[in-house]
This record gives sequence, C-alpha cells and structure tokens, in this order.
Amino acid sequence: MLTALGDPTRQAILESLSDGPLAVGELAADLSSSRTISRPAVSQHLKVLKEAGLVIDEQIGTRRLYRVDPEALRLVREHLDHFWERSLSSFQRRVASDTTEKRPRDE
Amino acid sequence: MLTALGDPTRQAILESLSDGPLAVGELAADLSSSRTISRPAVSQHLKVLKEAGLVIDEQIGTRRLYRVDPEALRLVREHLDHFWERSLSSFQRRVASDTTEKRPRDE
DNA sequence: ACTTACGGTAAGTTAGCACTTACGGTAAGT
DNA sequence: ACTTACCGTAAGTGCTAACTTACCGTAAGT
Repeated sequence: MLTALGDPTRQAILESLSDGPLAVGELAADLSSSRTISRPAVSQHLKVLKEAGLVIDEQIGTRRLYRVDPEALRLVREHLDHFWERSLSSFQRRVASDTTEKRPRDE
Repeated sequence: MLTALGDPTRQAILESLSDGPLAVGELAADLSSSRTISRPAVSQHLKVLKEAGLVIDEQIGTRRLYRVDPEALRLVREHLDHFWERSLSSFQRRVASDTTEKRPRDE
C-alpha cells in the first residue's frame, strides 16, 4: 500500500481525488494543468491504486467515478503510527540510558 | 519523502531501524534473514533515506550507526492526515447532500 | 607500519515501471 | 442502427532505479 503511494503521479491523483470524486477524463484534464499525462496513463495508475485498496470506483453511465477510500488512508496512518511509536520509544530508552550512565545519581 | 518510502526494501530497513539504531553491516545481516541484500545495496538505500530526512547517521569509530528520525515520521503522518481529513469531509459532504436530496424534510 | 574491520562510491548490468499509441467495448443520445 | 462519449487494455518503447562487483578511504588494534 505504501508502495502504491510511492509514485509522484499517483500522489497527485490522490490529491485531486481528495477534493471529491472525479471521472477518469476529468482527472487527466485536472492533472494536465501541472504535468502532462495521458488518459490511459491515468487509467493504469487508477488500477494500481484500486488494487491497493486506496481508491473506490463506481460506474455512472459511460463515466466511471473514482474516489479515495478514507478507510484506506486511516490504515496507512495507523501503520505509520506503529513505526513512529516504536522508533520514538527506542529513542527515549536510548536517551534515558544515556543520562543514567553519565549521571548515575543525578536528580 | 513518500517517494522514498515507496521501495519495499527501504520499508524493511525502516522497520529494522525502528527497533533501535543499527550499523550498516548489522542491517544487512538483519535483512538477509528474510531477503537477500548486499551491504552496498543497504548503503545506497540508506543514502536515499538520509536525503529524504527519514534517517539520521552517526559515526562511531569505524562503524556508522543509523537511526530513524521520529520527527520525519511525524511529518509524513501529518501529511497523510491532511489527505485523510479532506477526503473524509468531501465524503461526508456527499453523503449529506445525498440524504437531503432524497429526504429533503427528513427529521 | 601493517593488518583488520567497516562502510561509502564508481561502474556496469538488468529488470521493471511509467508512458504512448492503437484498438475494442459499453452506454446513452439521435 | 448509427454516432458520440467515455474508458479499459494490449502491445511496444525508453528510462530509471535497484542491484552486484570492485575499489578506495578511514579508524582502531597489534
């Protein structure tokens, strides 16, 4: 899931979609304001994002609306939280042992 | 920064480092328990992670200890939070307008 | 000074990925 | 039925990023 978030274009796609659902063509037009990206390319990125569970699609007539799945973002956030807390606690343990080693009876 | 997190090997490196600081050789040995990764490859990944600000290094004798920067993880988390909140609010707005459209005078 | 340990880096190779073009398929409008 | 709009996908290409091998520098121990 983090791997799917690695590509800058896909990050831009999610950024656009986070403002609200968009069809594929609209997305391509929206992204072309900054980068130059073809519609098929957008389609392929959406496929990756969908398989990663970051995006949900819904067919409406000939159009196909894509929206971000808030639940997926919550999962990524939780995952990073684990990282963060573990590294933070190990960091604090290190600092604590440092001070006790250097100042055994400080207070 | 998210782009640097995209590579699976770098994710594994951060996972190992989140348990505590490690030297390059130790990291390579630790990762070889699951994947097969050479020491130079680890070095190159650490360079990317360092340039992305996700990792901090410290020279101790001939060894070089790497640790994750908790502050960087906090930044990534905040970035995702923005995404999450925006997509969530747009989602809620959509739900709200749907219900008001379908049940204009409900409740 | 010699050796050993440790790790960064240059050079070269390869696999994969992002992209374009071209095509086909479906839904709605006339 | 024909046309138009919209989109997914197959096929092919180019580039880049991840990897290995080889080499060099530095720090500490003898």
